[in-house]
Amino acid sequence: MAKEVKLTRNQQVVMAALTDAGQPLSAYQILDLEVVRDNGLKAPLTIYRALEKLMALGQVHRIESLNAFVACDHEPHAEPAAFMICQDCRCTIEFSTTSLSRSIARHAGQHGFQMAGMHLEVSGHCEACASAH
Amino acid sequence: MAKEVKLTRNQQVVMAALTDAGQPLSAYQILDLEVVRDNGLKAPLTIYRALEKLMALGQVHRIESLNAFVACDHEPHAEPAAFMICQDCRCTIEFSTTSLSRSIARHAGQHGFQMAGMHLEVSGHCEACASAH
DNA sequence: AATGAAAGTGTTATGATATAACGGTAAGTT
DNA sequence: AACTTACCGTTATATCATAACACTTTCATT
Ligand SMILES: [Zn+2]
Ligand SMILES: [Zn+2]
Ligand SMILES: [Zn+2]
Ligand SMILES: [Zn+2]
Repeated sequence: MAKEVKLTRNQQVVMAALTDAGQPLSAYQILDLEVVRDNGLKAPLTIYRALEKLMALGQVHRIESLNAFVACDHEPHAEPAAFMICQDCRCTIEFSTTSLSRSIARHAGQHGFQMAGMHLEVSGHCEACASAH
Repeated sequence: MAKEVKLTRNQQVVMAALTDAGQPLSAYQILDLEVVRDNGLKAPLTIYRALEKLMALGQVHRIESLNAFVACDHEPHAEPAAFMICQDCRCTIEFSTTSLSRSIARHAGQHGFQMAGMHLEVSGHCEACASAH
């Protein structure tokens, strides 16, 4: 959100769908939403192209371990995002990695590796699911 | 390696293929190897079943961002593995996360999240590729 | 306003990754 | 032997993602 770049209609539709869902959706799950189909998006590629742009803008992140996409719930961030993913309810919590990514970059440097980006996905149980046994 | 569980023939073949490759391979890349086909493995599911077992044993890890699998090059580890992945030559470096995963678990706990595991994949440039401009 | 470059789109087809369902086999336990 | 568990082969199918092509929209420059 909050980035002032004019999105095309397709991009707006996909962005709205993800924001509205409040959880990760696969490209095909997005495609199957009524609100998406009713707006004329009916081919996978249409969805993927919108997602590609939205990810480039940082408004959407890809969750590798789910092959899914989620709306960013932070302001545009320079630091890479990271996620906690509940194995029970599939909810995700985005958290930022200001100090963490610095420490990882340093660690990588010790192996002669020049860090450009990272994906961190923590799996486990969210507060609600953990307390429900 | 180094874990004394008796592997089946299929599992041995897949494990050997990955160890020999020394880099991540997709299930279908494994399937296409002569040494694999010559041993009678000829269906994707055969590969996936062997991989599933090898991952459960911790002898193989999945690289989410590549949809690929790689032989573990550490002794069996309790801490989750993490990887640096070169964007140029696709080589991977496994590193362990003893202190890091503790710090991440603590961070997760502050969000009420109970960490069970994690995937950390750092992208960038390995020493060889970085020095070659 | 005309021109031209860059980005976006629709459509069709295809490629790449992963699992379901079934019945059968091998090996260990009692 | 009877039972259990893991494993296997085969076929079909589900799921995720991109290639190729022709066309349109957008917008800065002239
Ligand atoms: Zn974000
Ligand atoms: Zn949950
Ligand atoms: Zn390992
Ligand atoms: Zn490299």
